[in-house]
Amino acid sequence: MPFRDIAAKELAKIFSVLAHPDRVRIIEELGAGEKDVNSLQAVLGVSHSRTSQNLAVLRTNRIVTERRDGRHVFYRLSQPELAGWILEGLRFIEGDAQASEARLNAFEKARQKWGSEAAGELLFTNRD
Amino acid sequence: MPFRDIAAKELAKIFSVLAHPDRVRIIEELGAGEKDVNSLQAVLGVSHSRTSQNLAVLRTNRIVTERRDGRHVFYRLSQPELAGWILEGLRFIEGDAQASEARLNAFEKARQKWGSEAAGELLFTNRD
DNA sequence: TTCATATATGCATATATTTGCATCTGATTG
DNA sequence: CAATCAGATGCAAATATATGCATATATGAA
Repeated sequence: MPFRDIAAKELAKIFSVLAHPDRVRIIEELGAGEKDVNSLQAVLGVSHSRTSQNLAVLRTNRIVTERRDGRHVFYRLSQPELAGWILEGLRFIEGDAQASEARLNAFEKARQKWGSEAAGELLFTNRD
Repeated sequence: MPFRDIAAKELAKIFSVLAHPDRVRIIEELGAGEKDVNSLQAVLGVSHSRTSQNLAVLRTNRIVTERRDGRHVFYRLSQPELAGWILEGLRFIEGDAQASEARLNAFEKARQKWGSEAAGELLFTNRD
């Protein structure tokens, strides 16, 4: 298989791992620092099983790393810049001329809360 | 729906559009400039129907834009920086310590052919 | 009509979501 | 110090839904 196809396949694979709202949220949350499964579940507002299973997908693909402490398992991003990269992706949605006002508003807020507009700033900093 | 969820959902949507090897390849090809369907099909080495269907996905999600000229339809990236952003994503695969040697080789070559390692360089430049 | 491209249909495969159960760990009690 | 209990997490089976792909058919320009 030509190298281009290998690389394209791998990239597509990564994208498919990221192609789930829960997993995007998880990565964004972990961009602010490690969290245990329960906290993540609470923030996402979904079932613990769903949280756990999406974490498993991220874990299997080495997007996150786990650390056990007592009965809690803490997750963190294997590569913290990943969160920043994802955040940058927002601009490709915003660039869409037909993006609705509500959507644009959401992005604006998300950028403010999740991270910074500065290109060089790669980590999410604020909470709310 | 909280703004975070909206943004996460939209991001996940984009990722799912990108989560297909053919579509990644198409975006990479278009990163070098516009191309008509036939050329794309030839480069990808897949059926015309498959090419057309994947272009439809990209078109529907406004990743690409079409221009008709006679009986040929030329596609180009709506937002050329998208190709660069995708290329940047390669490093998250490479960061994976367990990436196989073959894979790493493919990425190395891909980077050389498709674009540059420099962070600021956002477009694919070379052909081969 | 022919060439270039798009779309529709149907089937196979993959992915997501829920429900229920298993396991591990730390705390409590007898 | 067991024996037991509850919390935290993972995993599996069942079902629903989505996606990919080939084949066939349609549009539209030359």
